[in-house]
Amino acid sequence: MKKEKATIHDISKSLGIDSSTVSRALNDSPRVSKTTKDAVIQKAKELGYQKNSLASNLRTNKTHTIAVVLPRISRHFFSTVIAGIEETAYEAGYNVIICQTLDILDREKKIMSTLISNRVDGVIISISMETTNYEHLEAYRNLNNPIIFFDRPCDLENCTNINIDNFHASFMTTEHLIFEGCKHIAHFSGSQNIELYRQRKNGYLAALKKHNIKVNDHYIFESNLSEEDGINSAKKLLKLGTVDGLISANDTAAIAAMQYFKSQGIKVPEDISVAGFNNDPISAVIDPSLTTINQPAFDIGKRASSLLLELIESKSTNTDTPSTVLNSELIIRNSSKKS
Amino acid sequence: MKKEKATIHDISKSLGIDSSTVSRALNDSPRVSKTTKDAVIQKAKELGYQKNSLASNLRTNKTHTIAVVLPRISRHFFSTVIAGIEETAYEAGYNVIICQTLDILDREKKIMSTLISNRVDGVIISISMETTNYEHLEAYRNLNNPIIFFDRPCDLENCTNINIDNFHASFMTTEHLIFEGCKHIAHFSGSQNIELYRQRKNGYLAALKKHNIKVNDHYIFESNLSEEDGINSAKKLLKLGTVDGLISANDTAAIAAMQYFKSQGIKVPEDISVAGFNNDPISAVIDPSLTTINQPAFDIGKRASSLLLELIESKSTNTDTPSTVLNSELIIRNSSKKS
DNA sequence: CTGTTAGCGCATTCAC
DNA sequence: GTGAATGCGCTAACAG
Repeated sequence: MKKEKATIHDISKSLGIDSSTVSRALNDSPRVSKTTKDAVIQKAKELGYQKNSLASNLRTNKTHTIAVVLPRISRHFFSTVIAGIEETAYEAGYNVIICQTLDILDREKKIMSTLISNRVDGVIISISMETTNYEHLEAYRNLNNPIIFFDRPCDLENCTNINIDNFHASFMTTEHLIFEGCKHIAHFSGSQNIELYRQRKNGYLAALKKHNIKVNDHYIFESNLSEEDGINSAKKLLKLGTVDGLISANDTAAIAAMQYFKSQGIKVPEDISVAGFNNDPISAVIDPSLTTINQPAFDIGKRASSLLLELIESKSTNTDTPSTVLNSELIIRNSSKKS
Repeated sequence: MKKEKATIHDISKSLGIDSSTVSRALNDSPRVSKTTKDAVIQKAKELGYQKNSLASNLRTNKTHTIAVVLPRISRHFFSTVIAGIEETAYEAGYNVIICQTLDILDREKKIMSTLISNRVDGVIISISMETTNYEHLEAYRNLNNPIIFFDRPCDLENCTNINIDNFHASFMTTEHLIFEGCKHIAHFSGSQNIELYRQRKNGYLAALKKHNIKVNDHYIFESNLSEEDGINSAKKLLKLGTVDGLISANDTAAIAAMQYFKSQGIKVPEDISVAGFNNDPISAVIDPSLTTINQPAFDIGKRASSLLLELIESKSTNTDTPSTVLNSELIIRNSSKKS
């Protein structure tokens, strides 16, 4: 029972009316009588009609589709962002296309190219690690399509970036441990060449300062995100003897350290309180008692999505004035260097 | 510098040739002179031309796009399958669309509907847990579109299912421990109402039998995939005293057990060798020494993808005779109950 | 409220 | 080797 795809013409013919009326009826136009509308919908069901979006989109020059471009969906942070994006987008009647760059610039370029070809209405992107040249992204923008960056910031002029406020998040986490009574709090950081780790470290430092806790440089370990490094840091940390708290800027090191603590008979969180950034759900699996910052990845997605949709919908009417929002959780900013 | 999207007509006009020639040139038709071809390509670059796939797809009735429909991308098994699918598809010049059902039937239905509307050439799907009625999937098939099932099997007549051979995989894992010298191997199983866990248990039993190891029912624990359950099983297991190996049919229980072992000063894998199914990368994080079956999720993706593409490409010429493949790693079968 | 007409951008038949 | 004409399925402007 293989059917051929039905078109509005099939409906119009078998109903003795014009196809344009059918089109209007299907789109619930107010200028169609209830009776014909019902008849059309009935017939459509009967014939198993499914609108050909290709034709519709071609005609209206709108796909109601946005794309999310990111390194890889297997990272929890990203799949959570996607969930947020999808929720907002679906509510607004938009489809979401997910594209993985695998952090390969070449793939990112190809992806942008096919997104242009497929005329998606907008793009939300976390650029690949290899991306230093923005031509392929500007090509998209120059075609008058909105694009929003998240996670990895873009330093193009006049573009919208969305991220969590790492400084504030780290500040709050550190304060959390202080409120719990920790006096000697260590910090696992990452490379200080990366803004994210600088911000988290600064948040840690600021919280200590606020509560008049002296900063001890021996308490700060710059880890390279590997497990061995985490274990090494943990060993050094234990030699200090006095530490009762740990703020980790990265999960991997924190997890490795926690395991090491346990293997040494040290209880987490009783002997040492550990808190960190929950980029990854593994931490929760390993130790449900681990205090984690609820990194609002989902909110990033929702915010990015609603902002993008706003830009898309306003495109036809307004001039380009992307809104700029700032709050304690998320940073949304328009960098405007040269413009 | 907002440009308007260029069309083949823009190229044809500024070159003084017909748009049909431009179209042919762009598609590298053999019936176009090298010189005009070069001129066209040159001009296309100059104008920043990007083919409008909507129009092209509408005309050719082909989108070169396949869809993957699955519960959620955050599960490692699924994202790995996707990676396999994408690799094969991209090589063949196909795009891949990823759709999450979140295990909600309603979303699955909506997704299938928009996939029909968008005329994707084929679908690879792991059906939602709520899916017992297949109407929305048959609707897609009846429109003469190929669809391939993986992970969760579909018991529709005459459809293609792809999965790993759980029996064989479990058999091999168990044998692996036997070869390593284990004499008393326990088994963490799952609900025997689920075929997957029955198969894994049977593989375990068969391996024991082959090597003349007596089956001991006390060594078999039916866990419910929770962590507590895993820990409870681990406790019972340790009371047995003699166990030196463990085959786990599920990760969660295995991980919980391993942690418990360690907390009791028992070394994994020295005192007890643990092997299990690696649905989830967590196991590797917790204990890199854990022996895991390399569940060929990636291969499932590749296989599903190439099979689907085969069906798509043959659709125009052949009659429907989906190929059936069987090997030790993957099961690919066409269930043909009623047909 | 409904029909007529036209065209979105492209690929393909048929001429020459 | 190239041009002219046609239509994929749909929507929108213009009548009436």
